[in-house]
Amino acid sequence: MAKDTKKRILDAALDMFSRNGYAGTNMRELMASIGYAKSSTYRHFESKEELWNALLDEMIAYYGEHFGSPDRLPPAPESLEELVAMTMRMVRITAQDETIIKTRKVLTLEQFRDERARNLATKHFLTGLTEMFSRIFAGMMEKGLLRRDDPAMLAFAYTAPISVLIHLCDREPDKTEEALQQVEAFSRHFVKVYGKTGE
Amino acid sequence: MAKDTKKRILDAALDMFSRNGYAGTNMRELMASIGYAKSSTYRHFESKEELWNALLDEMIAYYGEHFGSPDRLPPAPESLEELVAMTMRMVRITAQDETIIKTRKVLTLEQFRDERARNLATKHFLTGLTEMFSRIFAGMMEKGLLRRDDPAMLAFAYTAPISVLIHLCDREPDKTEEALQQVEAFSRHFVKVYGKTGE
DNA sequence: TTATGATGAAAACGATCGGTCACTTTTTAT
DNA sequence: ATAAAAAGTGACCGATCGTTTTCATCATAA
Repeated sequence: MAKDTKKRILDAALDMFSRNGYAGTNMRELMASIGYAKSSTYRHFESKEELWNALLDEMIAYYGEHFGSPDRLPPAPESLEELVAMTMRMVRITAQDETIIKTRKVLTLEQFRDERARNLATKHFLTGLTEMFSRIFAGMMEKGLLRRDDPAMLAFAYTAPISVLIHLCDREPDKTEEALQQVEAFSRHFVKVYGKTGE
Repeated sequence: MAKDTKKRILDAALDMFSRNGYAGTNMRELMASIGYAKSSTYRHFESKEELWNALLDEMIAYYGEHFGSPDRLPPAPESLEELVAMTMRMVRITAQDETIIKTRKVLTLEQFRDERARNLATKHFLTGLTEMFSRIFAGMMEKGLLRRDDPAMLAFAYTAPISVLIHLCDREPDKTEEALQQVEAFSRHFVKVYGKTGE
């Protein structure tokens, strides 16, 4: 069916664009990877550029559905140990899920060329995480779990190092396990510095 | 002279590769940007790929000269305020120097394709900064300026957020001033949390 | 069953890519 | 001054790019 093929082409595009970039990808290879002739592309997309835009649409929609709205917040941690656990759960998914990895890599490669990729990259790598943890930390401060401070600053101090380590996983997949351990070590360091152990 | 032209080609390559990536750059445009015919490229470089490798050589050598050796360490801060000032001096340079910006962008774009670019990227974005500040923080702890802790962990917690903000400057140059202010705010937050104000 | 629209592939299109070659101009060395 | 070497250019090469055209195949609906 048409819908299926379209989706398969988009998947192949995400894969190839994330490895070779938009300019470094040619349609023949892309279509061959899913068993089609390159000319068949144009039954589903007007051009390579339109395929790129459709892929971006998909990535933007996916982000909106999964990370976009505040009601998608994970349950607020009830203890410092839970914060570490929740963080590790989230980071493991985001650092090891193939689709999410490819999405980040595409955004990394095309952020300087495409404005929508640039905006989504900033959300993925910075603002999305800090906004999410701002809310979480504000809640934890109210519960007396965290030292009272600017939640946004604490969220930035917490998520930015994690973001750097996720980038490291994308760049050097061999070091993923090592990086995840470093995330956990950093998370524990963070709660040691900012946490309050009961009233 | 030959040396001059070779250098001019390398400069043009850094500029174009940083904007369009290796695959997205064509030799005619590159050479035209410095007033040569594309065929003249091959008087100085065997191929586009060899030009790329020569550019990488240059970037690696530049990094080694400026950030590579421990004796290139800036003078250890004598106070917390000096740490903030020194940080801002360094970050302003690294976030606003055109050549350094272009170098980071090239490494960002080619990190998944080229192993040497990948290794240099990790130095630029993570290990170089943390190693440098590990030494600085160890010195400051001995002087009683910083709370005693693992210098490497503190250096990571300090430099990673700054690295994220530098990436933001590369991605969205319009926000450079804003990002620099955020670096300063974060730096002050850091010394507030980890600093000791005299014995 | 047959008409129809959607889906696929093969061949070919013009454009552009990196690279070569024959030739001229400029620089350098003697 | 002059020979040799280096640097630069325009024309051209084969390969490959994204895309179009033409035609075959398939599912579906009348």
